[in-house]
Amino acid sequence: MGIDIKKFREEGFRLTPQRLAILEFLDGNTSHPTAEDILTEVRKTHPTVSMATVYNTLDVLKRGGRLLEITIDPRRSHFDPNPEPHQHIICVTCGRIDDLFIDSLKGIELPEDAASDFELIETHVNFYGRCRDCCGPGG
Amino acid sequence: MGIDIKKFREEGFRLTPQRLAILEFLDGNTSHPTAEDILTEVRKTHPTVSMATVYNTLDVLKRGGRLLEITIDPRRSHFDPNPEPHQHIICVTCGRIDDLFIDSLKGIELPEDAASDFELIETHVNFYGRCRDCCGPGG
DNA sequence: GTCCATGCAAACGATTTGCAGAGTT
DNA sequence: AACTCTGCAAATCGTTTGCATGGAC
Repeated sequence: MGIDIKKFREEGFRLTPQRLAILEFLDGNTSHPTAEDILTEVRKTHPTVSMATVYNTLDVLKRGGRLLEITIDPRRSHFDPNPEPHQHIICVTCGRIDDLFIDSLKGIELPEDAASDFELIETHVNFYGRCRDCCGPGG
Repeated sequence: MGIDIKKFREEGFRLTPQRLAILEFLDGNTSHPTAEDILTEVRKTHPTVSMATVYNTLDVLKRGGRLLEITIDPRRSHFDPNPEPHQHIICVTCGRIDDLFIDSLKGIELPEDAASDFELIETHVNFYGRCRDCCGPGG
């Protein structure tokens, strides 16, 4: 996403140290953190940051289209700062989420009859399964 | 899914009137109900059914592979008794979820490098956007 | 008769909200 | 100085759990 301070202000939002820390943590991050992951990390440098601030900032980023809330896990939301269309591969055992960039899915679109009645915003493709570490005798 | 009483028993589960009512409601249902939707409906004929029983039964069906928990909505789970691979189209405004059956996505698979390290269980494709009813001046 | 399922209420955990004070602009 | 953002605590809501009773087998 790039720590786009200008855009942040243009949208009418204030840039606070807490928000900057959250933006820096998310910038280029491909670990698909939860809100709590973000809080834990940001507290290392800003110990008093609250969960409310994390959610507030995530909401601002979501509205600006620079952050995707991925609903892959029924218990909690994960967040993805990569705005490029891509796919996710999820291990149902360990919860790990990785990115995929499958060329043949770039052209994925709705059938005509559905498309005419629908204003498409985004398309998510999720592969659920077990990763190598979780397939063996221990998984 | 078919109200498969035999299979239910074979799996070691008891068939109670409450479970039967839930099975009947889900059979052939394409409305992608939430747990609460199911409770509300089932209570019309079995007023004392509890949420615990709904979740218990959903869990049994999930384990039997006859029910899919779809994580499309960050607030709550929706359930889909259709075991056939298919796609979902979701209106982010009204929350409506419809089924799609796109032939070209039947062959969708992981790239070789990812596939070799991963035991694929299922693939979900979700189209998010706004349906016709929600696109107009009012939506 | 055994053992699992039910229903209630309490527990839990992620997310949201209300509000007084602090900080950005 | 105006007005938003922060941090705390309480509220909310979906889901899970503990347990005594009831019911399927």
